[in-house]
Amino acid sequence: MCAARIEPRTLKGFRDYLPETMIVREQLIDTARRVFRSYGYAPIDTPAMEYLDILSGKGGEETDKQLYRFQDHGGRWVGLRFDLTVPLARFAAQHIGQLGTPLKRYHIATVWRGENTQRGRYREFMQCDFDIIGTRNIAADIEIALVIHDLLAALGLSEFTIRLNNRQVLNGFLELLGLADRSAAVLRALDKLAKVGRQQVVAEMTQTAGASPQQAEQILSLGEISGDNHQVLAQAAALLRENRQGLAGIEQLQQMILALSAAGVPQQRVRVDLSIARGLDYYTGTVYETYLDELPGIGSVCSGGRYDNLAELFTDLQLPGVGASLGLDRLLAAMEELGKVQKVSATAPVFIAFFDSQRLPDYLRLAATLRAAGIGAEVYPEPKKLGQQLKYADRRGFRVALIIGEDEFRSNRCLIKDLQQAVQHDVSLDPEAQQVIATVSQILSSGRT
RNA sequence: GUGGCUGUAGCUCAAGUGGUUAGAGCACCAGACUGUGGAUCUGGGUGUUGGGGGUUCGAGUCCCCUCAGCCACCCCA
Repeated sequence: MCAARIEPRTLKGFRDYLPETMIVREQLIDTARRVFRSYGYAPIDTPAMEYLDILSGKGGEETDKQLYRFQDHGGRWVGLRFDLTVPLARFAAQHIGQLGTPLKRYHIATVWRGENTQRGRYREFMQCDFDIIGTRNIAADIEIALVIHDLLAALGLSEFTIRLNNRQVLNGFLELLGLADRSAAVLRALDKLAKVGRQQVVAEMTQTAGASPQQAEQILSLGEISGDNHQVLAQAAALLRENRQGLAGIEQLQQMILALSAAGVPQQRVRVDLSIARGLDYYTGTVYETYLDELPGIGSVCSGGRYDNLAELFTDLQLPGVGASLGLDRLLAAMEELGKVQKVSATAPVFIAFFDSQRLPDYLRLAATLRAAGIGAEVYPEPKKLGQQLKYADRRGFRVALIIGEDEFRSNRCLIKDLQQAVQHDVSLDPEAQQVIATVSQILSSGRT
């Protein structure tokens, strides 16, 4: 009587998250939230699915290809959100009157992209976006960089580099070269400089982007400028001659560099890189990319930029903005590879053995008392042998185990076992469990892992 | 989306040119141990060899399709 089984499986690029992974993920999310809120950002959420015309045509041709699209049951063309920025544009156009500007929001949610998978590249993944809407002031651009910095630092990463550029520098230079109309293709080629080298960039610029060999060389002479940040900017300024747009971009980068350093961001973590452009079409000013120094191959873990007219397709209101997006799943993959995630599968620190089968109510009451005192506690769900229960507690990474059997109940005592130090305390057990709470708290605060 | 590599137990890997009943370590489960975890000992294989089809007397092994993972391109978090 064996019915045909359906093979359990998941779609390409879509994954299950086991507790071990999920605990770490939630920790990352908690940390991100804390940093966002510390700068005054407020959370929002938007639907996973939107009308297709809201989503399509906003990020360029390639993003349209990767957009999940289909007809819903009512025959409407809809799509799953590709990022959180386009939904933000729609959101802002719709609600900015109510919310007022500047609007500082964060948005932690899943997005979907139908592209080929690879390590750190999934079809369903989570982004943590933070943006400031409603101001053109460079202070906002600076703050975004500060948030990126604090975010990664708070996640325990110290070896990273925030790479900065400004689309105005690039656009100004292309204007100077008479290539303004081909900027998208040219910049896409330039963006690959670090990865494929100058020869291939020149090839792509001349063959597919429509630039002359001389123009390609000139663009590279800008993108290849090296040295410390101030030297890079000075040389770029020279190349830009009198171009107003380009010089405005340089000026903005200059201000950012100075402000970031004044705000305490270590010099080596910020690098002006005039070759980064970013593929998304909607950027107009500052662009950010953040690489882990130990794992550059995994790509940028936090990127973004300024977009001064993103909402123009939805409203006549001028809604300039700047923001960035932390790729939570990519970062997690990277941290795993770097061995920076500690594996824990217990979420509560205290384990209460279900020892005396007649005393379940007492165990439950003790657990409730501990929780009321802010200490997470788990009662084992069956009165198994003590050795097995302790083995479970040990494997799951509990910090302390409480053992109370018949003898202890009779004498109102409780054995508190420190599972890491392998020491056992014998304390009195009163209805408020004061001794127990005190001892457990002491153990918990002593040996933070 | 294009091209390539890979796919055996929860994990890491075995199984000469196709040949009986697919093995090992670790992990896991049970017991030794109805009151004390990491140790030891004993017992247990937990698998439709990713899935489907084909060739063959016989397929983990060869062929085709498919699914998934990885790598490069593309793009990007």
